[in-house]
Amino acid sequence: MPELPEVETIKKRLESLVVGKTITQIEILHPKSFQGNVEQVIGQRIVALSRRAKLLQIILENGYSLLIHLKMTGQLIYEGATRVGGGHPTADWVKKLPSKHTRIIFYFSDKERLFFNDIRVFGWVRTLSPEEVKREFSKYGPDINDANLSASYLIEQFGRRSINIKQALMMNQIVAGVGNIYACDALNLAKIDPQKAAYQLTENEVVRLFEAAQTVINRGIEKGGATVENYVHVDGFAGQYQSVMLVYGKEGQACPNCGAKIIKMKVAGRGTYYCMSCQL
DNA sequence: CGGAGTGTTAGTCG
DNA sequence: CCGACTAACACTCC
Repeated sequence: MPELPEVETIKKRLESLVVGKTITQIEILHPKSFQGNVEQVIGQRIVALSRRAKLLQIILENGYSLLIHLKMTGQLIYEGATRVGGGHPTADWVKKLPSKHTRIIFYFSDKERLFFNDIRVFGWVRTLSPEEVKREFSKYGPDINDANLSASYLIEQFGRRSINIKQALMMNQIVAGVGNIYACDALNLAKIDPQKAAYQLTENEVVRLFEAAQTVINRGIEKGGATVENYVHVDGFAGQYQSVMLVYGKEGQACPNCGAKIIKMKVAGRGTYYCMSCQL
């Protein structure tokens, strides 16, 4: 269930394995997971991998792209000389593949395979022309770790929203890549109450939140993403952001900032961990 | 066993 | 345009 750092990690891991290889076949086990035209992909060499927001882009020689969104439970598992996995951590990472959650299998000319697994089937793989990719990306605000993103943009965006700041921070149309884990941690690091209306943040608070969000996202990328839930221990599979997590999943534990007990509550329908004593 | 909860987001309706 | 609510779906946990 990846956010930006997890997708970035998958991108980096897969890059050295698939760039330069030719896709010889695609086996679609679950039609809903694949939206596009297989003809645009078969026989094409992969020239590059890219990431925008939480989307992974596989760029093909003919200019078309495979765009992949893992949503909550998607996984990409590459099986070559070794197995490399990323995405929602389950036993599928180490089980025999295909598993019952395998929706799509990509075959390469060297007989190696890439499995797209997805338990809840929210995720998808699409084939898109360069124009369609552009249109898709234009629906998103700048990535949270985009070097060109400025605090003034966020001050302007948050300033005209009456929704709570946590929800605003997770809106990909405003700024892309921040999901529930990193939103909780960023708000704790910036000492801001997740329930506060976005427009009520002072400029200083927006700057603080912006910097905090970049800090936790970059930390996530450095740690290879987070691996929580049904973590299956296999070398190289799991990111380690959870070892430096601030508040996510830590109900009842001490706030890393002030030591008070971390509270769990619902904010806009999502589980939210925060510290009532220092996040104001 | 029933119901809630899950690292996401699109669509609908007011 | 904005925001609240719901659905898409499978599985685990209490």
